[in-house]
Amino acid sequence: MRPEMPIDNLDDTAKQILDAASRRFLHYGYGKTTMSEIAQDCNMSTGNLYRYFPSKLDIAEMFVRMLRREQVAQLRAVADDPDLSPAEKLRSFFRRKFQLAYERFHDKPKAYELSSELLTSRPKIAIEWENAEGRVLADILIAGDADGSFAVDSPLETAKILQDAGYRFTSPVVFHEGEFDALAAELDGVIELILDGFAWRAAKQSALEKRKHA
Amino acid sequence: MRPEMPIDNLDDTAKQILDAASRRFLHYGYGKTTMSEIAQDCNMSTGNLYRYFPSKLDIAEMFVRMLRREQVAQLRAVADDPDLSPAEKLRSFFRRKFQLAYERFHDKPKAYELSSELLTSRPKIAIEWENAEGRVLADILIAGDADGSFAVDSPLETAKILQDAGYRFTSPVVFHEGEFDALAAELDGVIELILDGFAWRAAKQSALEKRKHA
DNA sequence: CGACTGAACGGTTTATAAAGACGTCAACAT
DNA sequence: ATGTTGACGTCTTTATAAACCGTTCAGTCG
Repeated sequence: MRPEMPIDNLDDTAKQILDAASRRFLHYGYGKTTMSEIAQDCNMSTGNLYRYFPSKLDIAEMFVRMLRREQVAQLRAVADDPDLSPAEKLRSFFRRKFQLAYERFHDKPKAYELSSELLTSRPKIAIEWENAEGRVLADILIAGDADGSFAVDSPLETAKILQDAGYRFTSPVVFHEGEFDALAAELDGVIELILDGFAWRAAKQSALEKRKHA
Repeated sequence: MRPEMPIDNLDDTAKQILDAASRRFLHYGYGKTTMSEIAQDCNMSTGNLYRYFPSKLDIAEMFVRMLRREQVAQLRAVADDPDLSPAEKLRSFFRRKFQLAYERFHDKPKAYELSSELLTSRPKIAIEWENAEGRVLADILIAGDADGSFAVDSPLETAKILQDAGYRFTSPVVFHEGEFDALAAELDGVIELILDGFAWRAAKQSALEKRKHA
């Protein structure tokens, strides 16, 4: 297996390993599952695991990558939904992202723990994911710019700014109590303010263009 | 000493204890300073410390409260600066807050560690501080509403929303590298967007009032 | 020769015992 | 009566040894 980790050109044996490992990761956590347990589940020796994955952490990375890809796909579905206006897409994007973060933390604590451990060992992956989400967000912004509801100079930079503004609702630090509803309301407040900001910019720009035409 | 912890009606002896403890906390950290060390610094017995503070953690709380009060005072100074427009106050508020968070984390790691330990043991204090900052922020919003540059229905709720939007720049999770400048630029981007949002709301409201007058 | 094994190695976690720290209190001092 | 002490109980932290785990690789099997 090469370090680039192509995500789905997997040997059958590799899939079997990934599957067995995933089950144990989710049930017992990363730290509590051992390579020999994974090997036993697959009826093979520990040494053979290393013919398919360079290390235990790489198995976890592959697994978390799959989870994450599913989440980005959900966000992409929002961005591509033809029934939604750009403003509605922005709202839905962040609500969905918030909900995903909350569920991951609340309903699948082991999956959350797994992500954390992976990201402390391999911080670059977090950036990679942020960028992937940023590209989806940028596409929403581009759509909004095209139909005149937003005015966006640099979609990628603006996307980063929006990600910053929504950071609190994706970071799990806050999920201590049953604060879901209160937080969701605050998230809506942030989004409305941002949408008003875009509205202002769009109005300014259209005024400028009118002047040009005159 | 009563549990309410009045913040500055301190006995001379209590001040001496607080001072000695603070020095050790800052230099060695909370965990590595012992009650008997503090007592020795004050030429007294450990038992006597408990006549002035109910516990070691309460000494730390008092100390961190002082640090924090100083920070809130700095933010209050921004809000009260007569030379700044409301929009400039908002910018300065968040820039100052960001800078304070960064300095605390970067230049005084032990003070940061102390805050963390205190807040995990006494989470309510974090809320108390958020509210204190929120009141300062609300005053800026009220000033902006008064002079027509913002339009703010509920200053305290809106302040909470702004605090959420700025969360990333106050949370120390992000300060890993020399990202200060990049983050500061992103913070400016968030603030500009928010200010545009307020501008839009102010414009809408003033249009509404013109219609009423007509 | 390619697929696989499992014992062996170095580093880390766990289990257990010793040491230490927080907080109390009966006694002392002034 | 007020202010202080310092040894003591209980719980936590540290130190040390044993067990374990991730990883490697010489060697087996087909």
